[in-house]
Amino acid sequence: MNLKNTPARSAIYDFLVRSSSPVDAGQIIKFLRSKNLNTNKVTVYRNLDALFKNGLLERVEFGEGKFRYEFKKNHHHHLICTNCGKIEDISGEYLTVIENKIRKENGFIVKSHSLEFYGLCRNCRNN
Amino acid sequence: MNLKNTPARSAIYDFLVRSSSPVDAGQIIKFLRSKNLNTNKVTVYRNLDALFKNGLLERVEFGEGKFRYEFKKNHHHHLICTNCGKIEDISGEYLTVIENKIRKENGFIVKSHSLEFYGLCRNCRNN
DNA sequence: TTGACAAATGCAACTAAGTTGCATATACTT
DNA sequence: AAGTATATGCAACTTAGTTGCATTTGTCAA
Repeated sequence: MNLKNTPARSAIYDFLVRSSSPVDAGQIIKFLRSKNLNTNKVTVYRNLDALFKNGLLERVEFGEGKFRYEFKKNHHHHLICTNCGKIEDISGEYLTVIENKIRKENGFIVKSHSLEFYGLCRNCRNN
Repeated sequence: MNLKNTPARSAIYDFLVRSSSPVDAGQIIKFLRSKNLNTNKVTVYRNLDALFKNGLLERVEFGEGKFRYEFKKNHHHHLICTNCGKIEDISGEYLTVIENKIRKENGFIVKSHSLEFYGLCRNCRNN
C-alpha cells in the first residue's frame, strides 16, 4: 500500500505526533474544524485506518467503547486515572518472560499484547 | 442496589456461566431468541450492565469495537488467536511486582488492569 | 511537463453497538 | 394481599464507524 502525502493526512498525523496521550476520532475532527480544515469524518476514519495499518499509529481501547490512536513510539503501556482521566505512559518490556512461558506451556505464540493499568494518579490519590 | 431474580436475568447469567469464553451482547440476544425467550435487546444491555456493576461479570474488549462479558472467576488473562479467533484463559497474577514498581516510581495506585495477548494458537501456528 | 492511474476525498446513506424516556409489568417485603 | 422498588418493552435516539459511488488530487514515468 502506497501512502500519499495529502493535507488531511499530514494534519491528522501532525496532531497525533503533538498529542501527549491517545486521542479519539472525535477529538481529531474537532481539531481540524477549529483549524478551518473542513475535513469529512469519513476521511478522518479512513486516514486513521490507513496510518494504523501501515504501522505509523498505535490503536488502544480504554473501556470507553471507542478507539484512541497515538503515534507509534517506543513500546509502552498506559496508566489511566479513573478519577481525572489523566493518561500517563510507562515504558515497558515487562512481559517477555511471561510470553516465553506462554509459548512453552500453551503452545501459543504471542505476537502482540495490550496492557493498561487503571487506578488513581498522584494527584487524585490525595483527594 | 438490589438485584431481583427475573427470567431474563437468570437466562443471561446462566448462558455466561456455561460459555467457555467471553461473549458479546449480540450472541446473548441470538441465544435467547433460539430458546424462544423473546427478550428485548434493551433488557440484555441493562442486565449486562447491572450484573457487571454488581461484580458478577467481567467486561473485556479485544479490539473489536464492542464489549464481551464473562462470569467472574479467578483473575486471569486471555490468549486470543488472531487466525481462528479461539480464546484461551491463562491464570495470572504476574503483575503484582510491576504494580508495586508503578506505585513507587509514578505515585500511581493501580486498582485494576487489563492484559490480553494476541498471536497464534497451537493449531494455527502449524498452518 | 504532462498524462495516466492509483490513491484520496466528499457526500449521503447505512450499520452496529449501545442508550434514554416513559408507560406497564413483575419480584420481593411486610 | 398490597405496596414499592426494580425490571421490562417499545420506540426513538445517539455515537462510532462503514460503504458505494462519483469526483479530485498526488505521484511517477515518459
